[in-house]
Formats: sequence, structure tokens, C-alpha cells
Amino acid sequence: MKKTFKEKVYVLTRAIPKGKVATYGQLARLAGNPRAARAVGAFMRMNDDAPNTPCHRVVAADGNLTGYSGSGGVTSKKKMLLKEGVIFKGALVDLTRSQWDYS
DNA sequence: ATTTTGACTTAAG
DNA sequence: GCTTAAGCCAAAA
Repeated sequence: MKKTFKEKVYVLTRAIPKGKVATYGQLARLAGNPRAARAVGAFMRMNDDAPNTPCHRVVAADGNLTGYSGSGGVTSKKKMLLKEGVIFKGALVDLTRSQWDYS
């Protein structure tokens, strides 16, 4: 039984606690491939577990809300994160405060 | 099997 | 500080 990279990514994404966010690179690193940040984003685009995977808690390395083909685009995403307690720095997430502290 | 593409990241100008 | 270039990985056609 071998877990695919994308499965790991989905698991990690679901493991992000409320009120925190993770970067694509971070998820890629946790999944075992520090250089697969692009692939992670591609998985979010495919989004097999759409309602199960909170892709809105995944942001770029700068905290920029890239992508999100969902409702309202990044604006809605930002609002949702704000509601969950994520601290924003203008249009970007304040990673110094709200980046997922995975151990 | 090869090519294309994509919601990334880092380095350099 | 912002723009451009190159590097990287995995899935879909």
C-alpha cells in the first residue's frame, strides 16, 4: 500500500487547524517533496475532495491568496479566513502570526 | 512515452 | 519595490 503524493497533500491540507494557514511549499515539504509546491497547487485545482479539503487555508509563500477558482475568488476566500481567525496584512495573510505551526 | 500546463518558489536585474 | 527568468514536481492529454 503506497500513498500517492497527492493523497498526502490532501491529508495535510485537511489537517490544517482552523484559524491557521499553510503555504504550498510547506505542504509540499510535509508531504515529502520540498520542491513540489507547484504540484500541490495543481492538486488544489483538481480538488478531488473539494468539500473535504479546505484549500482556502492554503496560500502562497508570501501569504498571497493565489488562485482559488471558487465562489467570489480570493475575496471570498480572504473573508472566510478572517472569519476563522486568520490575521490579514492587507491583501496578504500575516504569516508571522497565522502560519500553520506543524510539528 | 512525450508534451503541456499549472492555485509555486527563489534568485537576479 | 517590482518585474523577469529559471527550476522544480506531478497530473492530464
